[in-house]
Amino acid sequence: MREPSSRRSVRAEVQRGVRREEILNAAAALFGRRGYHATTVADVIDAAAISRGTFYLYFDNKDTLFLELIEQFIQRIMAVVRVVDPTGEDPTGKIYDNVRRVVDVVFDNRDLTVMVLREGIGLKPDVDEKLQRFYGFVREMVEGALANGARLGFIRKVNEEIVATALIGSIKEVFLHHLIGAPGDAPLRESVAESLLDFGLRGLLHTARERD
Amino acid sequence: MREPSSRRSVRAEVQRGVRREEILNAAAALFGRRGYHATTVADVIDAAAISRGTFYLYFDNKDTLFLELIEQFIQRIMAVVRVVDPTGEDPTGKIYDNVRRVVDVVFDNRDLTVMVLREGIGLKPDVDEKLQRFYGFVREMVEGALANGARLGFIRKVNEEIVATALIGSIKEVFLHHLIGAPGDAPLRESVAESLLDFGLRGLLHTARERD
Amino acid sequence: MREPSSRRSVRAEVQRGVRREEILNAAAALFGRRGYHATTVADVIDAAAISRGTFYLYFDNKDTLFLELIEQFIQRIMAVVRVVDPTGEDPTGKIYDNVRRVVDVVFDNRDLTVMVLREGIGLKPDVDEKLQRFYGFVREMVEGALANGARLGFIRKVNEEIVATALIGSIKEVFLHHLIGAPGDAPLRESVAESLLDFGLRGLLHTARERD
Amino acid sequence: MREPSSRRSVRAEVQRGVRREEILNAAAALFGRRGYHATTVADVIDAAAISRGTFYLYFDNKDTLFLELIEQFIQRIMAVVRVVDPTGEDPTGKIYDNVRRVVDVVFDNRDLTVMVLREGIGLKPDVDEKLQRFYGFVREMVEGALANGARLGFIRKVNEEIVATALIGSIKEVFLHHLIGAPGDAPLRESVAESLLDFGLRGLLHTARERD
DNA sequence: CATGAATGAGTGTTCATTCAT
DNA sequence: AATGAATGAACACTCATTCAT
Repeated sequence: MREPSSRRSVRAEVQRGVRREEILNAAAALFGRRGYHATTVADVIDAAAISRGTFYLYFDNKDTLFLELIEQFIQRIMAVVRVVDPTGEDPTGKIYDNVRRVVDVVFDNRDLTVMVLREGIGLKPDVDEKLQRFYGFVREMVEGALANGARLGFIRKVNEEIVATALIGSIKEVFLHHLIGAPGDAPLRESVAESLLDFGLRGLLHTARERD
Repeated sequence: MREPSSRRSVRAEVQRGVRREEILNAAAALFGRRGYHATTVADVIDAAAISRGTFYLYFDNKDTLFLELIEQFIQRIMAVVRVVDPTGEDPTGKIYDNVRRVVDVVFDNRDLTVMVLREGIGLKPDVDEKLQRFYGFVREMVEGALANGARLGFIRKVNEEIVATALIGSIKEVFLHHLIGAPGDAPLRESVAESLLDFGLRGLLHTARERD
Repeated sequence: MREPSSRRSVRAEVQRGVRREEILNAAAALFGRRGYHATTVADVIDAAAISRGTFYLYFDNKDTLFLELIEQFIQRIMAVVRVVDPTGEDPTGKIYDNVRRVVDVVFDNRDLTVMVLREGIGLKPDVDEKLQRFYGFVREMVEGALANGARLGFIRKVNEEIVATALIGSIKEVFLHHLIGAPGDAPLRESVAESLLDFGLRGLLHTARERD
Repeated sequence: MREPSSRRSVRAEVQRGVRREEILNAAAALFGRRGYHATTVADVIDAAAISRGTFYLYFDNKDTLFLELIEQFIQRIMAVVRVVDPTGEDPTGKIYDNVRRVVDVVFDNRDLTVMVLREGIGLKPDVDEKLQRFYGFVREMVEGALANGARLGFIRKVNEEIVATALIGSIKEVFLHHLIGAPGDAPLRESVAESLLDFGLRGLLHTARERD
């Protein structure tokens, strides 16, 4: 009559995971659209069609839920970024591939991305710290790449801190801008990736190649 | 009922203005550091060393105060930006002057700038709309400049919407990054202005001029 | 998500109704004794022995609660008043029955009645309007009855507007006066009903019948 | 050069009285229209065109001001009511004269009357007590008159407490009703006085005289 | 005397979190 | 495991009263 306990727990475990994911998705959409503070726990449980009590069965509190979403985003981005060896074959192409994959993650996780990009501060220290670490890591990677590239003669000598920050900022703003508008008239992922890279690498002025 | 001499009312008026400014400054610092939601009216009155009642003597409510700070920032920025005629004399220099003046406003109004740059969403509709209009205006200006520059041959043909967004994003991020750290080790204003402009105009790769 | 058996939800629903009624009763007593303004939400939750949050679980806000009490009173009165056909059988007896039933409702809902009779103005527009409409309706009914009675020869020709107002005022004052004192020494309901009707119909002077 | 101090203080005293009266009038209008609670000290000083400080120079506090207005009303009413000797000449006429004078006071002090009639409870104990005493006094007078009248055969035997209350209530309601509407279409003072008296004395039914 | 800026106790309301069922 | 009624700390805002000028 009773099914083996292990089977049951497996099914329960799966069920539990599914429900968690549903809550996370519902929350991401709300956090992205309205922001952390304007989104209440009541909103989340309504959107996820669960009860108040159930929410706290899956998450310790509102902050924990938010933090987990942030981590989810960071992991998905980190999973597709590969370190590029500037002395290797076609480094520019490899950088483009990176950008392209990040663009895909971003466009495949619109709510999550918007949520992360919009929320700036005023949240709990945990969250602040997590985001700081992520951006710090990204910045260091970019700064390192700039230094490397300069040393190897691929890249002009620039103020690495400032330019790395500028690069990051341009990427964030473009993502945010093209994720918020109606999905229909947004430019293709490729054109976003290309324009971003092109702008970052060549700037606005005419280059020698074009003049030729 | 009417004050006997205008001297007294003048002094009172001045006093009132001073108080208002003190509250605005205290609030800007708090809003910048902690964000709108994490800053309570209690925080503001503590920081400004006034009583609860006095706060509402100077501002209708928390939202109004915040909105006024946003407006203050927008006005100060708008006051120093001049339209550049690309066919006039030394347009690049004039653009640099603009950037330099904006950098000055930003560094002279650290709290205010941080506050505006950090706050993203979830505020009252009034505020959202005001910021939307400001950024919309800025974007249009930048897009127009790009189109103009391209037509006149100064600037490469680029996806104007994306690149304008990228430019704005790079500026915002650099400002934010260099305003938050300790004031001491921040790079000089000039180096911020130069690096930003240089990055935006010439990108990261070597240009023809340098190769020459 | 859905409750397994309806038994539980039925019990919960009943419980909820009981709680609501408790709050309403506690509030009516306070509003009646101290008036709307002098009664704080804190008073109500103390009297009902609930927490602040619970109060707002049952009522949108203080105004809504008050309005609901007013409506409750109006409905209970309206439920026992029957239109009297002056050409029917024993119209005076039917009027007396009406008065008697109203007296019962009033004495069975002391707090509620006192609350309604005392509150005059300075409340929210919703409440003002609701009361205006009720008294307007009552006045029209009374004026109509006077006009009818006069046309059919049962009643003297009087200034209908003034006399209808006087009638309503006498009823209100008598109710209020006899509801506020200690319940013990209050006159019997019947004597209130009889005296009111007798005064209204025959006035203070000796009538022909008595002289006969 | 200096005028005699007594002269000065006399003028000052008069000035002071005038100002007090202005404040009282302004306050009566506001209290009557909006009620005690909805009328703020700010409203009063605006209407009286004085400063906040000045208000507290003339009155201890808001309650005191209100209490004084109540007293003013009571005094003006008491000043015109004469005790009627039922064994004297034309007692009914004398009663009518009383009613007529009270009607005059009421219509000459609309704001004040409305204020007193509307405010029921929820004010400070001082005020409650003052009004209780006034109405208690009026009720006793009326009850005494009824008892007297009954003893002397002018008036039917009625439940004196109830009927006295009914009489008072009818008078209050008629005054209130005819003071609030537009002053233009209000019935003449005389018709109010006559209708009230007629209703109180003879009720609604036909009397012997009319049948004759 | 007159002023009005300053005060702070008090009020209604929200919302993340808990817990008995 | 699931529920949702209950909780209370926290918040924005009001307004009668005071007091330095």
